[in-house]
Amino acid sequence: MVYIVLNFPSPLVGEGSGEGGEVMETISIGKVAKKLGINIETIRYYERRGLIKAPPRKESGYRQYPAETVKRIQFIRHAKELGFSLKEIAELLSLRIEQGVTCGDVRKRAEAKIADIEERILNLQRMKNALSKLAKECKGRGPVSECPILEALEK
Amino acid sequence: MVYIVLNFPSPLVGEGSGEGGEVMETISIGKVAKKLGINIETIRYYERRGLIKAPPRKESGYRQYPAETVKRIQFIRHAKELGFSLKEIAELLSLRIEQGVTCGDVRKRAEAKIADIEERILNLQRMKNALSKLAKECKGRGPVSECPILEALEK
DNA sequence: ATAAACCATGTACTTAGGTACAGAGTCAAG
DNA sequence: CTTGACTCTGTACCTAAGTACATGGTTTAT
Repeated sequence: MVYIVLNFPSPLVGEGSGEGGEVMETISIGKVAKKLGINIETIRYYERRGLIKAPPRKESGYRQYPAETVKRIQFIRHAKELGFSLKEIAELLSLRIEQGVTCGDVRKRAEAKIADIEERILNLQRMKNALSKLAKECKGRGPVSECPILEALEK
Repeated sequence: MVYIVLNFPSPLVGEGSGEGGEVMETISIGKVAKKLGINIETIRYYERRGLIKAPPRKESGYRQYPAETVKRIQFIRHAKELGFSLKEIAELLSLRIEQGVTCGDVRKRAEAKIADIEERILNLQRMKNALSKLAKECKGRGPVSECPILEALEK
């Protein structure tokens, strides 16, 4: 396959070795993957899903990621670990002023997310307390025969 | 199909209308599902996965759930909402003294879970702070053009 | 200049966590 | 005593979130 060849000097740097005259520091998809400990395919998947915008390419067609996008991918991963779905993460990432989005709307959505997160924190704290109690009881030799965390999240 | 018929009076009550002489209050799978707002199939799925033990049956083969199991299912659902996987939830539910499990082991596992949860709480708090800041900036009319939550979870 | 290592696209496969029937037996209300 | 609502087992299907090739161009280190 032949890739479209840009007929003007690319503003990308790439190659890591930071010589002078750079416009934007970028790294290859493989480097991003290694740096974040994820698969190359996952990064391309996020692009397909629209979670990150398509990065600029080299003349060869190779993706070259600017630092901003790398940070964005890292955010996605961390949020994922926290239990957010990709859909929720997309919502979080869209919380900013853009064309056709009012400030009030952003604030409203942010506040809804905050309430949601507070709820989760509360429940995690309940879970933590239940586990602490369990660990303590266990130290005290009491017979912990029932399932003691069941009460943790009762609302 | 013919189900195994128990040839002794069942100790179950069922049917909801609490007459005297009950040994264990139990409810049908449909009632459990409605009560918890989940599908019947999900409950059976949890049974197949070993997250809940197979409940006693009526002579007809119908499952009859004791309150304890209902609580357990509810716990699973809440923990799921918090972002725990079914595997993690199984681990949480197994945190108790049983045959062949030492108290020290349970304590160790509980403490590991606690550390894990604390980490999550911290990250959620970071996310919340970032969102609060975003909402505040938005109130103040500042141009929130960049993506301001990216910094939220940087470690 | 050539092999080893990368990367591109496209398509298929996987795993987790359910959901949705089909076909058949059971229960409860009129 | 029948009809509609439940439940059973088993199997197939579904969505989310990746993962794994196959095939073919690109880069780089020797």
